[in-house]
Amino acid sequence: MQETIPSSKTQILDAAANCFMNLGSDVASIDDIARSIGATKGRIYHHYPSKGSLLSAVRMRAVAFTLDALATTVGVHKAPADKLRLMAYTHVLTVIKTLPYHKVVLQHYRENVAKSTTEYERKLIAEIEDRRRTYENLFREVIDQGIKNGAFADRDSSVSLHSVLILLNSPVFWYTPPKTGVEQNRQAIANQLADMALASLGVETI
Amino acid sequence: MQETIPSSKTQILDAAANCFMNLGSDVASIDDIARSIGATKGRIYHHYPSKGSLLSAVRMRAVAFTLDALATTVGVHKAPADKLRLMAYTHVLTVIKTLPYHKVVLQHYRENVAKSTTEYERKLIAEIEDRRRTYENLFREVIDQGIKNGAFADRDSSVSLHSVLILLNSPVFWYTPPKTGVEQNRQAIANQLADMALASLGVETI
Amino acid sequence: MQETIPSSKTQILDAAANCFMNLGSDVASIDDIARSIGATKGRIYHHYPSKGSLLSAVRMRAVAFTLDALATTVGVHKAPADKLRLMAYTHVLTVIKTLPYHKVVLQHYRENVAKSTTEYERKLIAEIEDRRRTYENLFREVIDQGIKNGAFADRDSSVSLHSVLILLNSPVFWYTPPKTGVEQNRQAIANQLADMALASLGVETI
Amino acid sequence: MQETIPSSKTQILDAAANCFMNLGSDVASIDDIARSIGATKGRIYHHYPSKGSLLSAVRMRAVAFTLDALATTVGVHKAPADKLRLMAYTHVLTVIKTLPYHKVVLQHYRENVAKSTTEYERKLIAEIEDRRRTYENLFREVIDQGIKNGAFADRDSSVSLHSVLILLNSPVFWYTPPKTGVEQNRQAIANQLADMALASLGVETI
DNA sequence: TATGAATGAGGCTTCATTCAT
DNA sequence: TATGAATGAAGCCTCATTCAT
Repeated sequence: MQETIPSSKTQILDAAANCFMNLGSDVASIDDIARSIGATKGRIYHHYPSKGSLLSAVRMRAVAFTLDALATTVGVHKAPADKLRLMAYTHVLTVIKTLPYHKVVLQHYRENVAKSTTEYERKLIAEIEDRRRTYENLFREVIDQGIKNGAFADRDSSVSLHSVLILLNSPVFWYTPPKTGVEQNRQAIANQLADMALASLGVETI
Repeated sequence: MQETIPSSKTQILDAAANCFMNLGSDVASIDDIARSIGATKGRIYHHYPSKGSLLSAVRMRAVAFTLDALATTVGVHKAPADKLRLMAYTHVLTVIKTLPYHKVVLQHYRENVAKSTTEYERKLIAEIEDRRRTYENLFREVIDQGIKNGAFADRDSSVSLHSVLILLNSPVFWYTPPKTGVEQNRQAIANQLADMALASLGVETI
Repeated sequence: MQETIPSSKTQILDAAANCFMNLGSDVASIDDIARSIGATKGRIYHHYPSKGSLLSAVRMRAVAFTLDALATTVGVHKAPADKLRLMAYTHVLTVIKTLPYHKVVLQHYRENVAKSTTEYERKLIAEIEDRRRTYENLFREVIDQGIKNGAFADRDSSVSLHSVLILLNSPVFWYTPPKTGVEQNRQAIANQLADMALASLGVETI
Repeated sequence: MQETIPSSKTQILDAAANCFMNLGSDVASIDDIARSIGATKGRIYHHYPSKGSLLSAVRMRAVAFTLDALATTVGVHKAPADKLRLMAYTHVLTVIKTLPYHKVVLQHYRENVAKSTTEYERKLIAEIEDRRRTYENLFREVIDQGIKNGAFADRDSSVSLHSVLILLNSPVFWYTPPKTGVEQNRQAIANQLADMALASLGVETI
């Protein structure tokens, strides 16, 4: 879907994202994932050394999707409200397009008081966390600037940031694709959420 | 916390909520829960017939907390914006006060394509879903009314509803209690989120 | 059924026999038995110190039923064929009347390579075995005598004995009571099996 | 014993039959079975998805043994008495040769009011029951024919059938192999039981 | 006598992982 | 690359039994 010619790794990744999404990453077994693409466990273990690394790959790809999407907006010079609106719109659109990946990510907001992990996997997780923070900071900057600016309401900036991000990720919790007009529907939702996000920060819409 | 003298069942429920919150309901084992209150597995199974039923009890109690909290506001006659603000504030405050329960709930937005469930557990889940919907409808009514009213922006009402609810539940993802001034902090957050929720619906905040 | 005023012990015994019969003595739990008479485990433990002792009581009662029934025929002086016929008829009738008990007994033909047993329970089992052997010997005597006698076919006496006993117990495997005419049906079966038993030993019937 | 080179599955099956026979299928644990062939539980679960399915496989094989053995006699045209004698002899011989399997079968005459069974296992059980009935019908036909014929005594045919079958299965309850002359002993028993079975039906034994 | 709470041992089952092929 | 067999650890659950009331 995202790759024109899905490589074996991408096929596995997509399958994993779907299984993790549907069953939860703890419940979905390697066998479930393998079965969903008509393969056996062995094939998966040839590409990913462990279930944890596969999960990390899914989460990493989720961040990559959004980071890539925002790349074009990063250098743009605009007023905070305009810039944030563009970022918000882009973010929502990306999330909806690659929903399974982001659903998996949202399962993992809990502090991973992981029961046991290898050194290698802790490194993967640290990298994900690092990129996630990088991404978050793109929003933090523009929001902080807008608050300082007077463009946004003078509220606690941390709460503002997190609330906006949750709002923009919320399709993860309730989005279901319509029978027809998928693309149009996505854009409508992205627009509405971008509007609501800006409004929640005190920007007068319309 | 909620019970002055926690009964055995409530003690187990609190422990379960905490373990499920920290480790995820799939990873946390009955032994983890038992150990956290110095009990044996047997004691837990004496009160709850299965892990699934324990999880359901936690989720049900979460809904009960919010439903009880809103009970006082149900009859109130106010303009949609005022009424929603009261509801929003109350909701956030309740969620923060009983955070572990709501963290568990939010883990379960995934459609429970559960691997296998007994008839009995499906019934429990249906009851939870029923009460959750009842609760959701309290918000739906006032939001729909406000949109019709012109008090709220004329946007897709379903998206508006779900977005507001996610916003009001967002502390689940990021709240950590401060060292001091806990109560004051809670109220500040509840106020800010209520403000943001109303603003996101297009209500001019003063 | 057997007791005009079922004492508490007898009520438990009957319930146990039924549960053991239906579920198997290993699968039926004390709770199952208690529940089937609307009681709790405690009541059963007041009358029987362990599940094993309860099972033994059921098996012992089964032997007692048949032993009591044959008591009247013990002293009788008749030709082997006639005596055996009377014994056979009486045995079958008794078995059908107290079927659950005998079904339980037949579950335990396997050498009880019991996984673990207390001294006390081994004693109970020894007593049962003792009385069972006593009962078996009543048949052995008359069959041996008949073989020596020429009344019965000159075949291996041990095989003859065991085969006849299995034959006479066979209702345990297939008997189901008719809608009407229960008593008459029982007698018909007892007669037919007695006939077949004698015939199998070479006695010309009719 | 039956397979010259026992496959992994057959080895497990034989081990299961022995354990189920000795301890009872409810008491014998998967660990018991695994241990008896120096394997791990995992190995068994790799080949059989559950204990129930393993038990079903044992029972199914038991029926297969007897069904295969009688295959040669099925087309034979003989008078009922002669045909039944051949069938009886063959049956007894087969049962003694594959005793553990048949001991397991005879433990399960109880209506499996099993506590809980999966759809899959109910299907297995239905198949077993189906083949068992097929086998039983081979005997039913010849017995019915003999009764109609006048070759066998004019008694209730259902009772006659079941009694004969129990008689022919009776070694399951009492057979123990002799120190020497095993094969000869088997044949002697098969002959005696065949004789007794025919006699029990009213056939004059020479 | 009887109950309800609690224990602890043991059984079934799942599953990530490894390995020989 | 991929498969199928096998392992071992861990989790859920049952149940005989004990005990305080």
